[in-house]
Formats: sequence, C-alpha cells, structure tokens
Amino acid sequence: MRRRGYASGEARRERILALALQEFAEHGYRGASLARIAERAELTQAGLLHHFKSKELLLVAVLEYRDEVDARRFDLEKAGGVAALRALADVVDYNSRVPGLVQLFSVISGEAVTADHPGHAWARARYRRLRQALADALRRAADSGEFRADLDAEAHADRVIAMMDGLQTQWLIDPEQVDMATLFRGYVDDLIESLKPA
Amino acid sequence: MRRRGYASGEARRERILALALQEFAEHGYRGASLARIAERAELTQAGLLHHFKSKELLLVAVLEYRDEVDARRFDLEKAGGVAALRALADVVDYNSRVPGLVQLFSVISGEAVTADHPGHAWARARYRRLRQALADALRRAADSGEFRADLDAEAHADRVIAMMDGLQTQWLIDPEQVDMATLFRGYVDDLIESLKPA
DNA sequence: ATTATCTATAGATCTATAGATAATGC
DNA sequence: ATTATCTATAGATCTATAGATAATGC
Repeated sequence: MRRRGYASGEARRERILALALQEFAEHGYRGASLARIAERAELTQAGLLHHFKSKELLLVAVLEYRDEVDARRFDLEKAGGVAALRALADVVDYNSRVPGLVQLFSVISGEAVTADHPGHAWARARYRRLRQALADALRRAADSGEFRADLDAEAHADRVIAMMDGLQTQWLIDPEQVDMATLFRGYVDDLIESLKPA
Repeated sequence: MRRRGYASGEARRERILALALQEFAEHGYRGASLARIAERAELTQAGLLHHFKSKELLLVAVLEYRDEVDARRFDLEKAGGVAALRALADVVDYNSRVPGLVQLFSVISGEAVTADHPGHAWARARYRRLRQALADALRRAADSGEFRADLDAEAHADRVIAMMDGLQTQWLIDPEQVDMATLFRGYVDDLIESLKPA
C-alpha cells in the first residue's frame, strides 16, 4: 500500500493501464514498447516510467487490473454445478465479442510458458486459482446430488479450462473458421449430460 | 528450389535449425536473438545470416522443418476413428517426454495470435490442416459405421485439438500440477464412448 | 565460380536513470 | 514536500549489410 498521489496522477495511471493492455495484447510483452505505450497515453516515455517503475511492473499491474475487473464480473463461489458450467459458456460468448481482451490472455499465457517471462508466476497462480474454483464448484455439485458422486472434479476442471483456452487460440488465429462460443457451449452441454447421476 | 551448396554447409544448416528451435522455444520469436543462436552454433551472427537471410526466414524454416519431421512420424490418412484418436493420445504421451518441442509450438502459437507475427500464417495453415485431417478421419469412421452416422466431425476435431493445446499450456506452466497425458487420454476415451453407434 | 565465413559497422531500436522544472495540495 | 512531467543520455541490445578472405568442388 503506497500513497495514492494526486488525483490527476491516479486518472493518468488508470488510462495508462488501459492503453498498455492494448499494446501488450497486440504485440505481447516482449514485442511491446514503452515508447509506444507512452505515445498512446500522450506523455513521454520517462513520464510513463514515473508511474510504473519498469516494463515488468507495468505488465504485472495490467494483469492484476484485469483480474480484478474479471473477478468482479464473474464469481463461481456460490454457483451450483450446472450453473457454474453454463456461466463459463456465457463468459466465452462474451469473450467472442471482445477479441482484444482474449488476445491479452492468450498471448501472455503463450509467452509465459517460458521460464524467464515476467508473467510466468502470474499465469501459474491464475491457472491454479481457476482450476481450484471450478473443481470446488463441481465437487459441491457432486455432494449435493446434482452431479454423480464419483466424478473427478479436478480432472474435469482442468479439461474445461483447457478447452476454453485451446478454442480461444484457434479462434484468434482463424476467426472465420472457428466458432469458439458454439463449440464451447456444445462441449459444456455434453459434459453436463455425462455428469448427471445415473 | 535453390542450389544446395556444399556438404559442410548443408550440415551446418541442419545444426542451426536444431539450435534455433531451442532458442525460439526458450524465448519465443521476439525474445530470441540471432547472436545467441549463432553462438550456440559456433559461428558469427553474420555467418548465420549467410545461411538464413533473416530472422523471419529462420523461424519459418524451423517451423517447416518440424512439421516435416512430425508428418513423417504421424499420419492420420488411413487410420480409423478409434485408432486416430488413440494415436493422438499416444502423441500427447510422447510430448510429455519432450517439453522443449511442445514449448516451441505453444509459445509460437501464442505469439502468433497477433497479426504482425511472422508465424501467423503458418499457425493458421497448420491448424486448418490438423482440423481437416482429424475431421476427415472422424467422418470416415462415421461412414464405415465405426462411429454414429450423425456425428459433427468438424466440431469434434476442433475440440480435440483445442484440448491438446490447452492442456499443453497448463502443463508447461505448471508441470507438477497438470498431468497432461492422463487428462487427454481420459478425454479421448470418453469421446470414443460417446461417439459409438447407439 | 560458388559457397562459407569473418570483421566492421550502420542504423534503429529499447529500457532505465539523472536531474531540472512546474504543478498540486497539506 | 510531494508528485508529475520533461529533456537528455547512458548503455545495451538488435538485425541486416558491405566487403574482404578462404575453402570447396565442377
């Protein structure tokens, strides 16, 4: 918790985060340029570094900022099994209308498989959090009798997330050919069927 | 088709491709450095550019080289539906023992979602080829009665590939937590069950 | 003659820091 | 006093090219 700074500075930082997000989404972390981000935000590159001490810290700030927004918009905590899976399908529907956002996560996750990438730790933590939240929802559904009691919650959680990510990549690379939202909903519907108690 | 050059040159080019593959896998295209690749191959950076005219052409050469090797090792052309899907699960098993190779494809595919990336066209073509080959195999299986006649071959092909890619990303980022091979085989086994004729 | 390799270098980045000046708000 | 912003610049890259020298193989 550091001191907040002046109001104008706070507004500027918010603006920088939104524009940096665009730059990182379009070029990845390594392809992004602080000079270009500064230009978008209409200040000098040194001015930009006054607000964020390094490129690495700026990326982390962008990722945390997005996670925060997403967390507000979406919550698996209390949802039942069917509701949680359907909610994910809704997220994918929504994502298919905001390619820029999807691209940020795809390109950063892709780059972050390399160990030296500053998003590596973030990506690992984010996937663990997602897997856990979804597995918990599925396990609750198994306990309540909504889903069969013997389901492998972790395995299904891993796969659902993998399906989301994999379809996103194909869709971003070839949007004409890949109907991400429909394909994912089809997967989720089949999964729900197969998880219902016998 | 250009002239081949001397034998020593041809050997050197082969060696450069293998070492460039490592560098691209470890740092991505944008994070890779021609100087470092040259160092690995024990020649100067100018010497490297004698064999490959630009960084972009080197990446493309690496990708084509890998596709060629993979194509030889793996062929869906004649396989039945169950056999094709099981063969994919075998590929994932194999991949779990060669993280470097998997990482090349993951990081390049991730970077290639951005339009200005030199791997963009390659990735699109590769996904189209994979989807087509797998969809064809599934359709043949439907025609032969091995699988139900009303299956959606394209949709299942897209999803199977998405599942492979998505699990790869999670596995590379967190190998301790994600058992890619087992998770994928579980998916494939369930899919085979669900596709059998009623 | 062609190919392989090197040295040297142009020219374009890029990130980060130092230090000055101006505005803000307690 | 703190914060915001700028100019200037250090220092480290990076890719690609020019041009020289040596080795190869028809």
